[in-house]
Amino acid sequence: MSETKIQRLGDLQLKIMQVLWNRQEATVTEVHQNLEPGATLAYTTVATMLRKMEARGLVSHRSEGRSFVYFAIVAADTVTRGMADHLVDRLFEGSLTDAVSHLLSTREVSRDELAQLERLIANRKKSL
Amino acid sequence: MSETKIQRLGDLQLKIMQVLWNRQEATVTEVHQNLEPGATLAYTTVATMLRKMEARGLVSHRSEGRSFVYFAIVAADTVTRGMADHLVDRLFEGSLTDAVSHLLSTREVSRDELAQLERLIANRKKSL
DNA sequence: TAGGTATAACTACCAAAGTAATACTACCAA
DNA sequence: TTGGTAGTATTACTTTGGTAGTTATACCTA
Repeated sequence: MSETKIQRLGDLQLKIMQVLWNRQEATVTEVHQNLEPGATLAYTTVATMLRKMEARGLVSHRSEGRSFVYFAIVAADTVTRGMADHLVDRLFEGSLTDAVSHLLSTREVSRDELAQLERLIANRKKSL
Repeated sequence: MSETKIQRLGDLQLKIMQVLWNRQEATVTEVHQNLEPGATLAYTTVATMLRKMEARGLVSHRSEGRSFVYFAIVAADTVTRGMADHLVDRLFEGSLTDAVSHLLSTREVSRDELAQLERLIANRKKSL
């Protein structure tokens, strides 16, 4: 019931969430190192972000020795869905078909992907 | 070539763009009145926003008498695509099928919509 | 010609996201 | 027992989006 609808997450916050979703939990150092190793973010940036995210109710932590071990407290699905829905609502007035149509027409799509999509739809049809 | 990639627009900005895309051009008053008539935004809020959007290169204006007539200078498609792509990239690592799959599994979909989607895909297949 | 009204210009806030330096603290090792 | 190090805590600054009051201006009308 207490569905926290998250419709927007900044790029960094989302990336951090993704790290946490992948490994269940992680120290600041671990998150920092896992954030696309190419990027040069200061350690404190990540720490601050995690703090802010905790304040916002996205993550939480427990202490282990003198370190904090962070973990996500909102599910990947909840966030993904919230953001996707938000976009579909904003751009396509909630129309799923419009959204998919747009994606199909502006993106490269391989024969394989199309086949996969067909299967998806067939499946969905069955469960109706 | 000078494809301005717009991957993020706030809610208000997007709504304003949508008004402009719809009516080609509009004065501040017109935009203000067309922004979902229910909402009570101050006239100056809209004016300020348009100003900021002009600075950002999203819209422009010409003078007509003592009024400004604003018009979009980025196409709806460009924005829509930029935002959709951005989201697909962020949430689904660029995978179109993952994105569609997610949409299909978390949203209500009617038989009708599924049929429509099938048609879309069939069409796309032909043009491959 | 004086005053109201419409409009634009300017200024000012707030919140969220991002970024990071600096300061504090506690622990381990030499 | 002291100093480096790995952590957290604090503070701060920037940008962007959103919101709007206040001021200046110019035009139209009585």
